[in-house]
Amino acid sequence: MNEAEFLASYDPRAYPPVAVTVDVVAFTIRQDALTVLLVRRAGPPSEGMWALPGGFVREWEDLSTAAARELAEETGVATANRRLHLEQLGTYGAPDRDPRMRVVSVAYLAFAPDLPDPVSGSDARVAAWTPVGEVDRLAFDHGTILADGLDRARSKLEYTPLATTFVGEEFTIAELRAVYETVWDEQLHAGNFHRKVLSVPGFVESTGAVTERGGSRGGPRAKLYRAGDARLLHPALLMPSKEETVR
Amino acid sequence: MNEAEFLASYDPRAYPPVAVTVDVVAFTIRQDALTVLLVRRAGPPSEGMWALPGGFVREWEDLSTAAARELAEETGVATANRRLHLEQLGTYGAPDRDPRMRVVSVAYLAFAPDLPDPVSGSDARVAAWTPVGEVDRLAFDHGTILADGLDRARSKLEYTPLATTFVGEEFTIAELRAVYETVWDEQLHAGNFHRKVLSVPGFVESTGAVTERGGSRGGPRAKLYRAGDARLLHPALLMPSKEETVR
DNA sequence: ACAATAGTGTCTATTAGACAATATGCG
DNA sequence: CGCATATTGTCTAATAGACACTATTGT
Repeated sequence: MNEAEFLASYDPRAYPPVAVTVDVVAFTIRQDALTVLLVRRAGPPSEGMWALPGGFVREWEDLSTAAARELAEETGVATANRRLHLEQLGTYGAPDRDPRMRVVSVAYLAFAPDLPDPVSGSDARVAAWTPVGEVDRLAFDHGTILADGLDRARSKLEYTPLATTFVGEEFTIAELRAVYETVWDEQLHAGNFHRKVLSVPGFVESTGAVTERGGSRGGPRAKLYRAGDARLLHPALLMPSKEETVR
Repeated sequence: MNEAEFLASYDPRAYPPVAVTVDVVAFTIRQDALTVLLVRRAGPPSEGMWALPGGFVREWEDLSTAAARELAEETGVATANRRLHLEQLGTYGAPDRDPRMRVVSVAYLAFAPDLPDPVSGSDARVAAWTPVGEVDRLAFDHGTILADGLDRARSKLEYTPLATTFVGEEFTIAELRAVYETVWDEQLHAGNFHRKVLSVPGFVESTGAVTERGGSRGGPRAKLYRAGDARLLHPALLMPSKEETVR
């Protein structure tokens, strides 16, 4: 039997049925809070519970394409949005994680600057941005996925410039610091943070411009920066409270 | 329709057929070379080509269980082996990555101390440890998966104590240094490495014993250590040539 | 004796972080 | 004017890395 004959005689149905889905942990910052996109399940199982947006991977669709599509269906964010970061988070496939059948879910992590309010999906699901601190119980194992995504986001800020994907095209150092403080849930020293960011090659580059006005409560106009070309931060910006988590 | 009725009426066959497999990138160090476990494909597609060990996930099997099983089938390494590290690497699901059907593969990364020579699997596949530098073309997208696994391994040595999973229960600092030099493919300064390893809390702990004999070409007997309880290295051991890879 | 290696000491440049100082602009 | 904020300066402790030195052991 040559390879062509083998493929012709191959029966995909001989294997146990498995469904592959993508779920998206989409983070954005709204009103100084880290928020995640959740949808309320419109049908069984777990009808009415909050869950991560996601769905089945279509027949000729790549995994990352499916994740971008699911996110776009809920938010209207174009896949081509340059400021949208999408990366694979992990795959969850415990045999009993979905009561319907064997479902293996590939989770993706998305970062974006303040996104528009969600639009209702084609299947009339309700979607909402929810501060991560207020998230209660989620359907399936989505609580675990969200926790893993949060861990990933927190550590990615340390050694990659992904914080810039949470702010606009042009931003001030203070806005960037607010991203770190929000995601890490820690106060950072303004002066030291400022100098450190500027000392990392390729993290940010100056636009030459300054903000139109000073802060709402006074202060000088801040210089504006845009994201640089570094893909890794060296040296890294480490979380202050790291020693405790080491063991 | 309540949830029980919904599940009873649910037809898993309504979704496009997808197969889920696991593939394992298993690294060990043999004769001062980083080697990866490869199998020669016994049947189509890509008959005769080298590939990563792997196979279909069974019906009631967890993903990590499947990876451990596939590894055990090729090497005889018991899953319970305390010194075996297994972590999820990523999931590869391009629609055309397997000509038979839609196959989504969850890749796992395994580290272990010098493992025994592979045993022939139940399906009489040939398996062999191959130095990563000598790996030629692999079947499917396994070349990409191997490259990703290598990247992951190299950076994991920086901030986790995983190097200890490549050596025996008790080891010398020089043996640990050899792991770093092999995986990073860089010469490290013996004295500075020594001091730095000992300065990281929880990385290694002394056993109080020393080696039976000095080095084969002379030198004093080295103190023996075992892995400590740290799960993250702080401060990290950074690769010397990092600046170049930043952009 | 000789060479190789383990482990330690020393010095310098860099970095993290605490704290202070200055200048700007809103109310 | 008074206060909050942006930005820069200064100082200290910790760290990375280069280099040197001593002690030990196999050949």
